[in-house]
Amino acid sequence: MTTPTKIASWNVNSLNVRLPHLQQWLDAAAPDIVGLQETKLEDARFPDAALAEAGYRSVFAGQKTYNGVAILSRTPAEAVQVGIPGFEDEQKRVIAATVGDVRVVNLYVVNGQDVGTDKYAYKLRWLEAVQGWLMRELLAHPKLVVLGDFNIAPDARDVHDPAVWNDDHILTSTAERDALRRLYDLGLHDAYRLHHEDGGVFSWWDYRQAAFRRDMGLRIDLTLVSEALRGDCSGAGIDREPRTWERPSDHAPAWVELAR
DNA sequence: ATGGTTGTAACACAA
Repeated sequence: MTTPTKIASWNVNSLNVRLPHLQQWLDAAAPDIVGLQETKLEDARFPDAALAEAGYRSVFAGQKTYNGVAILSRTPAEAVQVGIPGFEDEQKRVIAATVGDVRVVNLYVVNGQDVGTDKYAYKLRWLEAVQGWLMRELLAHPKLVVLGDFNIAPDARDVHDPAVWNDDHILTSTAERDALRRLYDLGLHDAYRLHHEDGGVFSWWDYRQAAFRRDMGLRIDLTLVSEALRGDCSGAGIDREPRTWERPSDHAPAWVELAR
């Protein structure tokens, strides 16, 4: 009997502001691997020493003000890849690394602002590039975990109000969901859905309109596991608690467990 | 439907 490997994803919306929350949550949840998004820190300012004190090594790719991703792990991360190979992008949205026998791809998917905008077009182009890359990545690394802030709610169960969050709305539009489906078609499975058929469980709540208090959320923070890992995936969930803390991120951490 | 809030930074922009 071995302890499962716990792998989590959390959009912290500024690691500078949220470091105390991250430390508290690492202590309580004891994940083995964590993908962070929206660190909003240049690499020189990344708090790797503080995280080492908590027992985690860090690899990271950041920039000032926007974006920024990192992978924390208890054991060393190897073969670190920043960005999507062959896709020019100034925005730091992607970091991948091998931890133990698992390849971890951490994505901060483009938000897209509104359907029909330039940013929406960039989101769809970006997702197409991710799809091509993951197809190749799976050949090299069959044991693949793709996690992150996907900025796409997979289906109507993953939104508080499907009438508002419909086929024409950002984060739920047909083209965005089609792009996500093409990742599923590579043999990647939404780990949460492997264990839960229920709806109404969310990972993100807008800061506005008291959305968290009213549980007006979306499930947009996902962990996809490859076919080779599907049978090992023993559980998945979302920790709502950090969203109740003072001055929280607008996202809650999502996690999966892999029997190793 | 528009505006609501947060973070960074700088009085706008992205989410």
